[in-house]
Amino acid sequence: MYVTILGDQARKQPLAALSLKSGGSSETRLKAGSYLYLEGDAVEWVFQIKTGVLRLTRLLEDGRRQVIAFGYPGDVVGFPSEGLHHTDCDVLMDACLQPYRRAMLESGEGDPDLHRNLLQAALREISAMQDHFMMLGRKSAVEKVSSFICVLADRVGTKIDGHSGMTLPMSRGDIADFLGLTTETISRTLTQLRKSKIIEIRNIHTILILRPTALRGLASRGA
Amino acid sequence: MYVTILGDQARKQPLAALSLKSGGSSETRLKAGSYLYLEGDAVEWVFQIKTGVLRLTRLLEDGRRQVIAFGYPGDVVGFPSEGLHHTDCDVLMDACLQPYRRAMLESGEGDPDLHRNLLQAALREISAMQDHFMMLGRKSAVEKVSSFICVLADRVGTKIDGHSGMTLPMSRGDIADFLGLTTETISRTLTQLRKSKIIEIRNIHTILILRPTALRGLASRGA
DNA sequence: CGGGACATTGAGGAGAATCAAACAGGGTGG
DNA sequence: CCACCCTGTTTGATTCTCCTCAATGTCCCG
Repeated sequence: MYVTILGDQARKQPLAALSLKSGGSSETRLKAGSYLYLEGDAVEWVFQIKTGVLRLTRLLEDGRRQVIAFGYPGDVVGFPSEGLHHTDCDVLMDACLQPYRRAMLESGEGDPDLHRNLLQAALREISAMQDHFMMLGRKSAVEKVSSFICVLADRVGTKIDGHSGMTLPMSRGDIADFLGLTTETISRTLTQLRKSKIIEIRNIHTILILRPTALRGLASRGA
Repeated sequence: MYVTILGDQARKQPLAALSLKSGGSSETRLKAGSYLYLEGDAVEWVFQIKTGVLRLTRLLEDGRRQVIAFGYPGDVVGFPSEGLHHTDCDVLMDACLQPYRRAMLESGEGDPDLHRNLLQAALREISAMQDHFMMLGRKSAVEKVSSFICVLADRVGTKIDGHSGMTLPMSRGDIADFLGLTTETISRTLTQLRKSKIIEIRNIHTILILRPTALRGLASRGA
């Protein structure tokens, strides 16, 4: 999942289409805290997330970290480049994954539909990443955090007490490393949104959107 | 072209492999300043760059701009998402492109080799973009600019007076919008590198690397 | 109940943005 | 051929956003 501009319908549809040929059999279940793969691993499978949340990260030698993406149901993770994984991937919330052999993506022999669907997922990934460039390169802290909440609400939001709300399985540090900020800035920005009565922080991992329009304004136009 | 960490051999190889089935016939020639496609256009072709330099950009309503990538020989541009282009693409240096029907990427009927090569190009794109996230989200101005010069030298550098050098077909503003900085910061950083005798700015569009090791140090470890 | 990890808050500082002014340098027209 | 202009670049002064460092607070789990 990337923080794209609002109204990204594309990413909502893949699950149904892709799950066609899953066969229902060999799904993978993973506990929170476990790793799916590490940078440098040879790619044998790509996975579509059925339930749960994953985290894709890249590390610099000096410890700086970038969260590349959060993986939510419908997302496909594990695309190879030169046959290798280029991120680490671990589990934030217990997950159920549908594995597909790497060959299904790369050649698709035997199942053209599945092949096409995996390819489309890769192409959507490119487009979503392009949007995220704008986020990282050109948006302020308020815009980043507001966008993040909006997108999360659109993708996995539920109604809570009449408001759109969501649970955040990731830490403030994860959000910071995803948006190119620091833990403290995430915290301060959330506090600021809370004090403006735009959001409610029910508990550390639960956020409600009280004023959606105001939040969307901040997401695209800033403070 | 993205600013990846050094030693990204992957992106150097595609030209030869991909050009296999070009047929030598229908190449596209474009003058500097012309547009290849705009955001929202339907995708009919994807292009591999044979010569020249392209610029891929995305715009925000308020005018903020992000340069998504610079397209150099070997790169493939125009990957569709939901059948549409999601960036603008124009020409910085007169270019010669090899067009491939979108269907060659998406289904590949009739030419499995070409299909696979285009797909691999898309997968390399994903990996390169992931690296660029680190750049945008976590690196300082000096690191960004130094990395940019290093990568450019690796990909399109030539020997000039015994030093590795290159010409920059893009403006300072383009570089700024690519790295998530401002024109002024690019200029200041280049001046700083020049005064440290790490680079020489022969003219506005020509840079020589005087101390490659120092530059690489700045690229990965900062000032 | 106590400990540890994570989150919040605060004070101060650094880095890059912004605003503004001088400076090329290439192209055009006189 | 030269003066001029326009655009893009460099440089300077100042501001502001976000980071850093530090302290306090909170929640979860044993």
